[in-house]
Amino acid sequence: VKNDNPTLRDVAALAGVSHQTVSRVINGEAHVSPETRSRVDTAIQTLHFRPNALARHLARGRSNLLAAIAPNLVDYTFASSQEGAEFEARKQGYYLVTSSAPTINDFEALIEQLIGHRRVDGVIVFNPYLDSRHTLLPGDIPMVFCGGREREDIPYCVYLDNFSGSMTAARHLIDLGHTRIGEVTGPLSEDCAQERHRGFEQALFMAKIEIEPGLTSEGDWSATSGHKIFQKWAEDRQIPTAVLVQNDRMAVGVLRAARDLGLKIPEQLSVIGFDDMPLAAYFDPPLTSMRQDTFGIGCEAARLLVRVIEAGNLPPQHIRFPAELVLRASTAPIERR
Amino acid sequence: VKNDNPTLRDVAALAGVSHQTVSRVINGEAHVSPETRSRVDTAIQTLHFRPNALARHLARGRSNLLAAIAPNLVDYTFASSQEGAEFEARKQGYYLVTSSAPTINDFEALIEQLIGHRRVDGVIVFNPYLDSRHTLLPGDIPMVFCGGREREDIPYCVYLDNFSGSMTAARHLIDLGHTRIGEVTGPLSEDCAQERHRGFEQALFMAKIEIEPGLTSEGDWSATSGHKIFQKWAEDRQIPTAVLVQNDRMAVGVLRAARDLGLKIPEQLSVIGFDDMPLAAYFDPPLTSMRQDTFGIGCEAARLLVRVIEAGNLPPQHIRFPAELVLRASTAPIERR
DNA sequence: ATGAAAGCGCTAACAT
DNA sequence: ATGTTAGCGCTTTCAT
Repeated sequence: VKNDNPTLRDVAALAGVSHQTVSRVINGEAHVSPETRSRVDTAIQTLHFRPNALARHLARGRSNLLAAIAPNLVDYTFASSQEGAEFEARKQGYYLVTSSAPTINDFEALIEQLIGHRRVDGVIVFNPYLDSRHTLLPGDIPMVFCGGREREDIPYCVYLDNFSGSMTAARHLIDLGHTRIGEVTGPLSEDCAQERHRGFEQALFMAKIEIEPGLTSEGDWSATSGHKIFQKWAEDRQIPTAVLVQNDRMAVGVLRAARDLGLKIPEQLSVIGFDDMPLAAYFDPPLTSMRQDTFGIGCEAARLLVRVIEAGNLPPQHIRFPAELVLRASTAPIERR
Repeated sequence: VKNDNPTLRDVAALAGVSHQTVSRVINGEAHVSPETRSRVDTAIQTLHFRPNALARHLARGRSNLLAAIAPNLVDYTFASSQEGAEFEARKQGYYLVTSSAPTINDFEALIEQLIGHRRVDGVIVFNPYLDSRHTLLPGDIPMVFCGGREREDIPYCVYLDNFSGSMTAARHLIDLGHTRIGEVTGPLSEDCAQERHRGFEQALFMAKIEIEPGLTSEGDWSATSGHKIFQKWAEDRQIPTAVLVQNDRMAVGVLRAARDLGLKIPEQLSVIGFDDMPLAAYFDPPLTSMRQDTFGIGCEAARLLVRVIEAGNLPPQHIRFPAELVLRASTAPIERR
């Protein structure tokens, strides 16, 4: 008894044609007569035949699998980019293998497994860090890099324009009349934090506002770190009238620390975050923030990767995404005293 | 010129053995003499040989790929479960294909692609909904179900004990002296919301507290829905002294609505959420909630799935995870007036 | 302990 | 328009 899944040859036998003709039919190739085609189609239906992807992949030398490697899956920005990448990949007939690689060692092991063994046709690398882990990739494997700035050294990348985004954020505070402006950065070992910092500097420089030493501090993206930094500023009796915080989680920490100190927001302190995470509107007060289209970034990355894979020789592409100011209640014009 | 990746045969030629022997070596089989083994190993090193996963998969009839299908990737609970599943899968030599399927149609299409075409060896299905999409799976494909309650009809499942968790939450409010207790549920078309509701009812029943009609309302998990529901209660002049909210996002909405109405929390209103999402401690006030080990659930699901795949005939397994009360400042004893 | 032969289920190249 | 013949790079079975 044949209990297994039907193969091309079973279909061919039933339809009374060669297995090659069946192959032509399932691949929608020309040069098959309508009658033959329909006979084959019928056979496919009756046998519930579905081509075995593994065999197809081996024969074609391609797996139709993409990998998306990010430090983790739970940060909203990564999750949403991966969702975008998966969405687009599937549209194009590919599937997405998720791969969390917090450390560079994990990354290396993953690359070895996914690419060394030819499991995937290409990779999307989300690398917020400054390390150049992408250089661990064999040069000939299709790769799209998602980072925090333009990378001249990488042929294909999709990135958020953190520099301009941060300038916009800083300028918003400046436009509100603030001149004592603090900054809570992410780890400066990350591109994204550096870029946002550069944008901040640039905006203040252009407005001829001095950066107050002691009012730029480095956090770790966690709410707790934002909280601690603001407390420290208060202890040092250095309280700005506005703060640009490089992500919303830390901004929430700042909000809380400020309120614990009895500061009224936004009357006595304006706070602007970054990322516009889903609950930004639900903090107290609702958080002004910089929105980024993380889902779109993921989509573009996947679309580009598929083009790289299928085109063979695509000219370099650098796709930039802007960040957009979302006004809420945590920022306001400075009060005259 | 041979520019391609080396194959088993290249290694064999270099080592002066048959390709079969090389196969034995890379698979760590016995019956290979130490000298031969080391000769082969050397050849592997010099050629940088890595077995082609596709070929291996075809020959073995297995892909070493698992699929994790969830409604989406961005909800923290799903993301973190997937991260757990991926972590465990990789430990076991498998890779994880992520697959978002918000609707049952997406789900069906995905199943057809992933399973019909033998792309994956098994699937983890996260189904919070009441629909029985898992029945769309061919019966013989290894499947682990992650849901909101024990499922007698499914051989392998991992679930959060929402019923008991919700009872615990309700009892916490009761223990604080509350008797007018409201409830904001998720969509009752979801298992998880139903179970949490049952737990709520049960706790109140056991404490001989009547459920006030009009104080149990159905939201959609969004902060906005929690906000609206509480406003509605206020308009109807029906304000409880405590609310059990079935997830933290809606709880945040309730918090905000209550504060907008001038209610002091927790003095005038106790609020308990569910899920203990990362920022729960950073709301105002910090949110008391029920923690669940979503990462662990994902791990267990993957581990179980691999066992199902490899054991061939595993007896049914139902793995239960408890929810745990995390006390913060949004709940307090009722005030005497 | 090692090798030869066959085959996994498909696609590709060539013939007719 | 269709069929024939070879692979893709492994594993498996069976000899030796």
